[in-house]
Amino acid sequence: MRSKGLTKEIIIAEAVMYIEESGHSTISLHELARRLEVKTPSLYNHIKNTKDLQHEVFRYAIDKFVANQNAAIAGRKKDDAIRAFSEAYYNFAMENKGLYRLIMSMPLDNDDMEKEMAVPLLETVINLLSDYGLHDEALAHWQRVLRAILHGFISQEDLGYFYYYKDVDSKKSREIAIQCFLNGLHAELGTI
Amino acid sequence: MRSKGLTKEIIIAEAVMYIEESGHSTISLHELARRLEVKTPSLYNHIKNTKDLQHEVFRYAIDKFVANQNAAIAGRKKDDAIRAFSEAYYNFAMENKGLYRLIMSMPLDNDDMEKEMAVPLLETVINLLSDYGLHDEALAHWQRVLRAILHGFISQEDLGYFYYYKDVDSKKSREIAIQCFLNGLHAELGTI
DNA sequence: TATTATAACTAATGGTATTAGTTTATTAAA
DNA sequence: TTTAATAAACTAATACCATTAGTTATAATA
Repeated sequence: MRSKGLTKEIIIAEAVMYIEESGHSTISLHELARRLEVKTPSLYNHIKNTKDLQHEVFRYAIDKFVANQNAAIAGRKKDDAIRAFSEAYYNFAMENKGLYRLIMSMPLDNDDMEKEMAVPLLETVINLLSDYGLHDEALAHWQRVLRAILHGFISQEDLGYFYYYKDVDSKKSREIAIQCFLNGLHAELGTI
Repeated sequence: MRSKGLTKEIIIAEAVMYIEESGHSTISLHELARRLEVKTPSLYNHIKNTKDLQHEVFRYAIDKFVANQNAAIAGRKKDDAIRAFSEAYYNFAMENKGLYRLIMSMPLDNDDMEKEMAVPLLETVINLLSDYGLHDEALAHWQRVLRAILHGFISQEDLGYFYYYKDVDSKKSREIAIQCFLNGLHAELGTI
């Protein structure tokens, strides 16, 4: 019973499709096999294990996220770029919950390959801040601050921690945070 | 074969012990039963299901976190209190990874009881900012900003996103972020 | 044409949550 | 004191989940 024409690419594409549609960050091999109309163990002819599959979807998610960010900041500089970036970042996370959750649930501890894959995601912010002519250490700090704010907001909202003042506009909260960040960054520049 | 003296409290205590020791945010009923020297289904005489157990551990985690925060800000006001709070928040998350991860992986969407349980966690920050005499809407915004920064930093560091500039002190990054927040807050007060 | 590699399969193991039904000791009632 | 009810353990079973071992059929190659 050879060859229904299954390939690693088809498996990844189906997993991505499920994750994008459902908002879940994972898919079981059982469910994946069902959709592809094969038996679960057949998938192992193409992938090593679930971790392997997760890596492939992670790669896809990073690519899509980075492309989205680059499009958002094209032709922009400094504060304008940061504001556009922040908005794009938030919108991507909300419109691609599964992919964003996957990215933010991948611990890069052990695996050097995972770290490699995540680099472009860090570079977008570093690139963004390099317009300001900060020295290396300041760049490292402020890049962390921006990432923390952006992810922190999404994480809290996603978890449901914004229900408490649910009538208060969450977009305005984010704008306040970004303005706060920009003011801090400008103050930092004044000290150089 | 009645009564090895198992109670809901003992089960919760064992789950908490495992979560605190391992750093994982969950424990399987299988593992829990093994530790308590009973068979897995026996646990159902005391708990409803895993969600029920998770709620109980969540309640414990919130209590411990809030108590830690209150101790940290006792006798402090304004900026001093915010700095002490931020440091305590970070230290708690690092020293209680399992409990912190549990708190930050509990989606409060559907369940009103979960929302209730999480309220004290929001109130600590609101309480902290109430020293400044902000009006309600500003309080709601700035409370979100502080939460986002605090959690965002921990989340990014925990995930491994700080390896990129691993020689740059992460404590200094956090201090910059908090100073940035305080400056923003003071600027807000200037506009009232 | 015979061989080999591959891509599917079945069967099995072990971990996970959960439910149904059984046993038994203790507690409460008769 | 005997009896009945209850509660806390149990076994057995179902249903997912990942993974491995071993089987089979077919397509490509020697």
